[in-house]
Amino acid sequence: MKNLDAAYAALADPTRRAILARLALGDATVGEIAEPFPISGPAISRHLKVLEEAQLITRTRRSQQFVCRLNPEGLKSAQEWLDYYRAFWTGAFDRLDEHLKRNPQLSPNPKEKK
Amino acid sequence: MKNLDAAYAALADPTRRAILARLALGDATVGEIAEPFPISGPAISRHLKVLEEAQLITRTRRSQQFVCRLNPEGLKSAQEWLDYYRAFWTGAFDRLDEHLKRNPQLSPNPKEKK
DNA sequence: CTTGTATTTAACCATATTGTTATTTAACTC
DNA sequence: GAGTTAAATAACAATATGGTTAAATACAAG
Repeated sequence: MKNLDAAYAALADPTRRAILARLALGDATVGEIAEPFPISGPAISRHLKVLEEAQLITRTRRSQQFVCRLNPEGLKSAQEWLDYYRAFWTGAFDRLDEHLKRNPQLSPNPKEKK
Repeated sequence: MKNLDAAYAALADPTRRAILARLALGDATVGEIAEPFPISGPAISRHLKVLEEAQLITRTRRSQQFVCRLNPEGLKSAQEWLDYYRAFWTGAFDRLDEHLKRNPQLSPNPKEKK
């Protein structure tokens, strides 16, 4: 697990998620990516830079254009953190839920007091 | 899918991920959560507020203390976006990789030109 | 009703983020 | 070389974020 800060920060912006969704359909040039968005080119360029630095995409020059491509490796890292804790979460939730059903007083805490 | 901005923004901070990891082991009071961190109480309190607003945790008062608990629903939302695109990403990657192997020129673009 | 404890809220500061417009860079075309 | 196109970078402003310390709130215990 690495680079999670940058990856999740990158995913926090709806424009960037839309760009990733777009790239999921296939590589695209910067111009093609920018086209549907109401913001300036430089703004798109910086979103792409953020995505690149988070290792969620790669950019490679092809003559005058830059082609952007998803980087599944980077996306996997972001997923792994959530995946790792998913079992814990549901597990903890179920355990607590169960416990609550048996002890209807508020907020039982499974940790023992020191 | 909803609230993804707030959820991913919340996940982008390592302190907040550590708090979630801690809560995966069971509910905890604010004091218990704060204990291992070298930052001030108010800083923790605000991290908790961010997590709560992102619907990743809930806070409920129990006498003087506040007990924090994971909210698996919120976490699921964050995961679903990534899950939804996982197939696309790996699929697109494989397709492109395949394509590149057959056409060794750089960066083929599967979209047709308008 | 005063004191102590747990936590939040307020006020403030430094830095980061996201947008803008203007300028620069790189490559292709004549 | 001059112009055009695609995109990046620079410089700037507004807002958001994450930390601090000091003050406020809420409850519990004398």
